[in-house]
Amino acid sequence: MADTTTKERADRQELILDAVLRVLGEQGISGVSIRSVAREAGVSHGLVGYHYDDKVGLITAALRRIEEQDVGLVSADPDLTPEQRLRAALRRIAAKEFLTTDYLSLRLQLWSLAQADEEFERINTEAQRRYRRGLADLIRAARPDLTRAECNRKAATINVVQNGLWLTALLGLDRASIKRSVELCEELAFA
Amino acid sequence: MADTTTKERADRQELILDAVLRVLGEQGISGVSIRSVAREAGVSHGLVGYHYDDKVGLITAALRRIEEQDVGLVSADPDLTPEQRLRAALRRIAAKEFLTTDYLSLRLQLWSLAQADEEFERINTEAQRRYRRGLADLIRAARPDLTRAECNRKAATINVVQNGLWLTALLGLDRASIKRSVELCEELAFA
DNA sequence: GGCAGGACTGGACGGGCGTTCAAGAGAAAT
DNA sequence: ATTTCTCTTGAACGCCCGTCCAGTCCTGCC
Repeated sequence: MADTTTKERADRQELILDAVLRVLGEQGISGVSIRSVAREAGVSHGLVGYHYDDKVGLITAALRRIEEQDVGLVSADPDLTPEQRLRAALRRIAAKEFLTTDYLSLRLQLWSLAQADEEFERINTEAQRRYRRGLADLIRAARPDLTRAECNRKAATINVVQNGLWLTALLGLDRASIKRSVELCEELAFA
Repeated sequence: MADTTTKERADRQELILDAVLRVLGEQGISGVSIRSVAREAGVSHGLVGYHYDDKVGLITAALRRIEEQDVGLVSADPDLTPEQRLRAALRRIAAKEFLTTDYLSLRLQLWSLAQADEEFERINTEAQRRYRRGLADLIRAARPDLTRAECNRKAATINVVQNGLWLTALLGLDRASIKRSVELCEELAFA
């Protein structure tokens, strides 16, 4: 029992943030309350108030947590050529782990949240900007013949299709259409 | 004052539904309560309960109301040729009245809502299906050389780009990128 | 052992919520 | 004039919420 306490001690905050994202994805923001999160995480509601200033602080912390995951989407595998890296990044957004309802639903809730609160909007806009920048860099490396402005334009257009892919996937897009959309992204990048 | 009462009497329900959509777009679902809607509409909260069974019934009614608007998006102007009709429909989604933050934010909240509640999901899925069907019909009329299956495929892909266009516009997409995305839709339809 | 301090609990408080309902206002029918 | 009906109000109920805080547990340090 002693090691359980020790192990869980440090993980209590992680447990809470996990619970926030889980409840957010499943029930939307109106299902997220300090008390419901505490119940989901299996801790007292007082502890949530102890670790995070208030409700906004709690959600902000959860947002920053999922943000880290996003950066990985355009991270490059050093073993690949620039072209392979770009293709891998373009295909990664249609990978199994991201096309789950859980993940997409959470994403949608984050976008939705950003519209209702300025602090959340700031976080979201910055994450989006960072992703677009990473994508443009990948294109630039794979297509040295293009100017930076052209790469930025391509990245913006591809980002539109990708966002549409995620959103529409959530609304029930079939696998074949998803595959076609990914191919469209590759065409946009390489043609 | 007598006519005011008479006029407003019949419009009281409209007033309430307008208020729901306004609050939903501005503050998200967590800002929508029977009482906040009543305040926004300038009526007593008891009246909202009188006209609508409960909170879910109220939001459902508001959803059905905005749904009517959507059907108009693929409605055809009889004076145009099939090709012109299709182009008009494709360009309409980037029209000023739809690219406002208010409208897009509301749209996003509807999508978000659909993830959190089954009844809302049903309404949303049907609306989406109806739109895709209308788009496929427009393509079929403009491109008689294509099979119905090909038209459906094209409609699905275009729908992805359009959804992405709306979503990304909300997150701060520049006008030039929007124009490029609309052009992409036209290319997809006609090439 | 004693103690300081961080982690954690659960009760208490005031407030907003959804829902219900008795009461009233006004128009139409009798 | 009285009745009947629909529309409308605001008070009342119990519930869950966010926040605060006194108290408890555990660990590391002297």
